[in-house]
Amino acid sequence: MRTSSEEDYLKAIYSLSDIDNGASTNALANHLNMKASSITDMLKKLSDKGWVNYEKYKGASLNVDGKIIALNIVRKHRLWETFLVNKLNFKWDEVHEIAEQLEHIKSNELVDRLDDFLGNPEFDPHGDPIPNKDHEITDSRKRSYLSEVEINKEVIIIGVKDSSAPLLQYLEKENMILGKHIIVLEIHDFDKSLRISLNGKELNISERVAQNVLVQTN
Amino acid sequence: MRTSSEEDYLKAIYSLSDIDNGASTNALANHLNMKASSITDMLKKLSDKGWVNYEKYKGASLNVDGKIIALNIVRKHRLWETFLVNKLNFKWDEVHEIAEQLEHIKSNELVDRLDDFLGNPEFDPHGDPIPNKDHEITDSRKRSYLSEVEINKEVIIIGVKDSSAPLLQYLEKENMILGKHIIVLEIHDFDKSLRISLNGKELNISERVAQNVLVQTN
DNA sequence: ATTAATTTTTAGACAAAACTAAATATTTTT
DNA sequence: AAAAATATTTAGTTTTGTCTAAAAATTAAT
Repeated sequence: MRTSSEEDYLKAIYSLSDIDNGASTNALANHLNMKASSITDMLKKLSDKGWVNYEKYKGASLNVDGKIIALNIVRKHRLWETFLVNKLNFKWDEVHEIAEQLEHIKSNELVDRLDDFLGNPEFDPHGDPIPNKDHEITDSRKRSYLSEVEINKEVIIIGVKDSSAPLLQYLEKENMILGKHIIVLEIHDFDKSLRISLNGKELNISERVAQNVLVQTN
Repeated sequence: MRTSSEEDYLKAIYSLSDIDNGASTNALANHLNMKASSITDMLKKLSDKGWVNYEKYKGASLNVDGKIIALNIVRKHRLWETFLVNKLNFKWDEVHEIAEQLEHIKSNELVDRLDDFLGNPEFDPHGDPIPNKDHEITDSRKRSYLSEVEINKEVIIIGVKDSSAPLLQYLEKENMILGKHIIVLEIHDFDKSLRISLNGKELNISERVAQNVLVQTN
């Protein structure tokens, strides 16, 4: 058996882990809004339970079992977000908190039926890929941040770096929603802000925003 | 703020309360599978929070605020059960446990949208009435247990006393499902078992089963 | 290569929600 | 109306998951 709290930690380690290295105690504390000492305690427990590789002063990484659990939580989170937006007509900036609760509901049958009910979606409302029943993410799209795209290349918005409501609301106001095509026309030297083309109109956005918008480049 | 545990207690008091009297400590302990001492502790807390009337050695009853919370949990439970059966094709004996979890998800917006999505159903898959947004149950059907119905009167199955899987599975096997019309033909003297007519066929059922089937008599 | 700054861990405390065992009330039976 | 049986409460313990403050280890800076 697993507690919701344990699941939160596993998910946090998953999302903070890079390709080769895990997550540090402080990074986790910051991400989960907890004190570092609490993190240390839990990492020991997760290590004892066989889900996490933990060595003192060296942070933590998921092992095979832990990664499966984390991907399962991510799968549930993204499926529920899709349900909330596609079926209950929530806006994309309103669903995160509710999905944070729903992701802890225990029932594999439920998740798989929900998946089918939604038509086995590949991506959630924020453009993030949804792991399948076998905990695999298959996303062959070449992705990069809008801030790093070359001039005059057409790209498509496929997601956001973080799904915080303020960013999502800003993007929606500017009509920078998933699926929109964008061309970066110019990057201004003094503040790295971008002039882009969207729907045939020109638009200025800050570097900060561009760093948070994911685009498909192929 | 409320914990899931507190909500479970409020719901238990609600379902154990009669028209005029509340629930006893032991009845609650039995219902919630806990020790009586745990119940006493929690009743004090719920009383402090202003949701429950509690007097030592006299059990507990819900006050106005507590009843609203309880009805809200019941509403969520029954709406989620309806979702699971009507949208995800679960069978009526498979949904209770999952709904026990889902009923604690916090978001009024979610509940009301779910209600609309389901078409504002009046009854859940077990025939229990679903409280509306204003925490009102409006069920004008005259109801009684099948064991108490007079001979030769046609009645309609509208629910079950408890939604345990074994009972539901038995009823399904005998095709005694919601909406079916029944006539009690005879009550056998020696064991109070019933001979009933269902779909033009005759069928024997035990007193125990009859005591658990709710029917509409008007 | 020390010193300073930062990160992480340890030790001990606390609240929530359960438990056991013993004490006290209440109810039922004789 | 006592005695017996049952129900309820009290007192003290446990587990989980968090915290603070202090100690120790690691990393960065001079």
